[in-house]
Amino acid sequence: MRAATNIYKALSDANRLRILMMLRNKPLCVCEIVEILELANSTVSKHLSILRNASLVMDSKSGRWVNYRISTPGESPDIEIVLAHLDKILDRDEQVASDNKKVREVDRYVICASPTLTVTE
Amino acid sequence: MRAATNIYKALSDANRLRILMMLRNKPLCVCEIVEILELANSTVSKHLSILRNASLVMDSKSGRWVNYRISTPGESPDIEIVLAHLDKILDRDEQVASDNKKVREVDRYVICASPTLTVTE
DNA sequence: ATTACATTTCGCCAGATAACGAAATGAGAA
DNA sequence: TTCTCATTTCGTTATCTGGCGAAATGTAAT
Repeated sequence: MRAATNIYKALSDANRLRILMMLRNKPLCVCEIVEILELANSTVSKHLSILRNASLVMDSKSGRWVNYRISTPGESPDIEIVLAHLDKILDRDEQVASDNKKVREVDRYVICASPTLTVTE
Repeated sequence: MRAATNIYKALSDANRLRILMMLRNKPLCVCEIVEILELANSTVSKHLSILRNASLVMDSKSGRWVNYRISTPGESPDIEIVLAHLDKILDRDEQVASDNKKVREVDRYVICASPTLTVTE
């Protein structure tokens, strides 16, 4: 029962749904999500830990960055049905469309200043 | 987006999940749900209004009683996918099993004292 | 070693939520 | 009408949640 409510609690915040839908495009690091949601990084980090705790997303380190991605069906028994529902319910959501556009445009090498990984310089 | 979070907020409370699973057996009146959840009727009424607000359940009057039931797919575009997920995630939940047992045993004519409808007397 | 910086953790505050009992509502019984 | 009683609404309280900034953490650059 706790596991069930945990998942729905994780899904019951608009910013967390935005994060999930953003991650459907591609993995993102925290600073990219911060840029798009326009929230404090401590707030975004908290949201991500809630999503991770519900096994909806996974994280992996890459230099100083932490990349977040949607869990695979093997990692989360719920992810497929949850994403299917989100796709259906947020099909024509303007906020999601706008976020997706920004995800495509955002460039972590511009937003964040990690020198080591600034391949473009 | 609001509609989406509303549904997940409705699902993010253990007592509301218990109510939904109980209603999968058959429609129930408020006093029957109160009996099984062991909460104040004002609390149960509030939970039911949240579920109704999310279009997950519907109510109809019957004498002094108000019967609640799971919405049909026509009434809620989300109900089928939600129930499928709940069935999966709460498959072996002991609380749900215990509640289902009580739902089968509970008798509104014993719990509530509505004289008009006390057919058994 | 020291600095730089992405991320997380901590402490705090404002608003939301779940619980209760009491009062209000509404429909049938007397 | 007046009473009864299932249900809802109201008012209150304790707890949870989401937000922020500051401090802590960890890793890479200098």
